[in-house]
Amino acid sequence: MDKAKAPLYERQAEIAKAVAHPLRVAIIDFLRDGEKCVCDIAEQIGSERSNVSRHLSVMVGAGVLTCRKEGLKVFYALRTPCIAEFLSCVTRVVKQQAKDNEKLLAAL
Amino acid sequence: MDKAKAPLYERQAEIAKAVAHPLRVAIIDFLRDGEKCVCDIAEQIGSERSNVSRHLSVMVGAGVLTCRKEGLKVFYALRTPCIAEFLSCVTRVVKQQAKDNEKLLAAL
DNA sequence: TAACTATGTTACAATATACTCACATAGTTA
DNA sequence: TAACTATGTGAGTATATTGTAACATAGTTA
Repeated sequence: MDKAKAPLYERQAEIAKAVAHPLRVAIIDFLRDGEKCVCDIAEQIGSERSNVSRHLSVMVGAGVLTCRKEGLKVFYALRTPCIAEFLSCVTRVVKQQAKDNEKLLAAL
Repeated sequence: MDKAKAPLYERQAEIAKAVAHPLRVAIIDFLRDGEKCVCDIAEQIGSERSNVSRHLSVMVGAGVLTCRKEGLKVFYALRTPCIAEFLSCVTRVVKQQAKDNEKLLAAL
């Protein structure tokens, strides 16, 4: 492997990993329209707050989200619009797969 | 969580997970310029063939890669250009982070 | 057929991840 | 200060993932 690129690959994998969980994808999708506090996110996602909190901190650690404290609440937001864009790319892959499956079915 | 979207989130997470490993990112990057056989991939990546083989089958399973047998060799390729595009999005996130870090340093 | 090559698979140990529950902390309000 | 709210953290269990080494398979060639 290209030694120079190794750190980049590590970093890319880290970011992909931070997104690679259904709850986290749901959270990112929910954050598309702006920052939200943990309690709102937990309610939307329908999971334990402590669990959501941990998923959030993983994503902050990977640099996918940012957080901001205000009074009792902590608001989380997408760090850059690229994150949402990146999910759109994944969606396109899913669509492509669905299309391929249709073709396969049609050929039966 | 929006029940209707749950399967989509699962699927998206599955794809992200299939990419969420340094070796796999490296493989995808290597496949940008066309299909390659396992031995070439293993050599490029610098890892055991059996290990590479498993990473490849994970990605095929997730629908990220396709494979084609020809004689003794098996050639793997990106299933859609979206995959590479998706990695480009991740790269953009990494760049954004680097930029933010620079700003932080400059402010010290 | 026998030896060879490229690939895939199995079993195992090591490690990492997810979830829950209970508790800790920080800020708010009465 | 006491009770309350939103959030984070630690311990423990359950599960998943990784890498390696040994073995199995499929196709090739002598």
